[in-house]
Amino acid sequence: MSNDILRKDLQDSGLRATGARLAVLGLLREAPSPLSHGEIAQTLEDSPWSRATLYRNLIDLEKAGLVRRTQLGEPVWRFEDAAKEHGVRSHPHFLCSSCGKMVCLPVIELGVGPVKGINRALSQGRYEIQLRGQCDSCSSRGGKG
Amino acid sequence: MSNDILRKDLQDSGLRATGARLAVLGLLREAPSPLSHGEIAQTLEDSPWSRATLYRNLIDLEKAGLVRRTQLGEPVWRFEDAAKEHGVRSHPHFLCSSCGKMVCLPVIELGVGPVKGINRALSQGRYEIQLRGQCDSCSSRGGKG
DNA sequence: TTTTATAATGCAACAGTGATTCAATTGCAA
DNA sequence: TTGCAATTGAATCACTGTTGCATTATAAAA
Repeated sequence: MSNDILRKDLQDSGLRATGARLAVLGLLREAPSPLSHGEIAQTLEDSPWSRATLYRNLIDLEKAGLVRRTQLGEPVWRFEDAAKEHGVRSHPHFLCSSCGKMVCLPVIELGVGPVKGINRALSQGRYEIQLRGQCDSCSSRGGKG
Repeated sequence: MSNDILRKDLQDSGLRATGARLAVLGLLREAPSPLSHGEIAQTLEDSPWSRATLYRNLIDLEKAGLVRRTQLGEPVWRFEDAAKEHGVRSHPHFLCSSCGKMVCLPVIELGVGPVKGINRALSQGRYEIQLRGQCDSCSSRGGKG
């Protein structure tokens, strides 16, 4: 990705084309999958930019529409009675991204074919399924979906 | 749930039956879905036990096999180029619970029937699908699956 | 090229969750 | 009842995310 293209895209979006932004946007454009702030900071650890700057640049890029930001799940551990028929792995859960409410779902058979690097988990069914979105009451009250 | 049963189950598992453990285990046995440490601490905020004690009790209960512990997601935000064909919602991801590696999966049609409270998201397809388990290299190196 | 307004940066600090250390206290078995 | 190991609270640290403020750099105007 040419620096000139990155620079133009930044300026077209109303952002100044600073070194940190060129680096961060260039990195995300070359990445095969979404990156976390920590991974980006580690990749650029020899660069002159602080973690705070990289973090703010990611937020700036998101506000400018150049980057998408998602949290895959929720950042806390959950505990449940081990005797419950209803192990976390035994059926999928829907998690509301707004209020954190958790809803149990009926069992779903996925049938995902082989995928390089995770065939063991897939073939043995050793994984949890989680759906994430807004529950009805949160989407009624508005807010981003 | 009788306190005597809780007490016996704790002691059978090799744990002392302290007030905090009776309260935490009783709470989890009555809960309809998994609870987070924060939710438990909030429910018991008028109790004499500190957050650290409740937290350690949850870990103790898990080690004793009385409780199951899962993190439904990951504690970081991820960013990706907005221009990527490949929005986080456009296809499912597999997330390794050990090393954090993310793998993109082929599109899956779920066909979940109506579920009370989340019908809007389900019918409109407004949700992300995430699978969570151990990738092949992590399960080769051992460790809990 | 120089100037200038202001956007961007680094440093420092705070919040929330998770985790641990250590001295004081408690449970419970002898 | 006693004694010791298990448990507890307070404090503290790590990590991610976030913000305030003084300084610096960008990009446009002169």
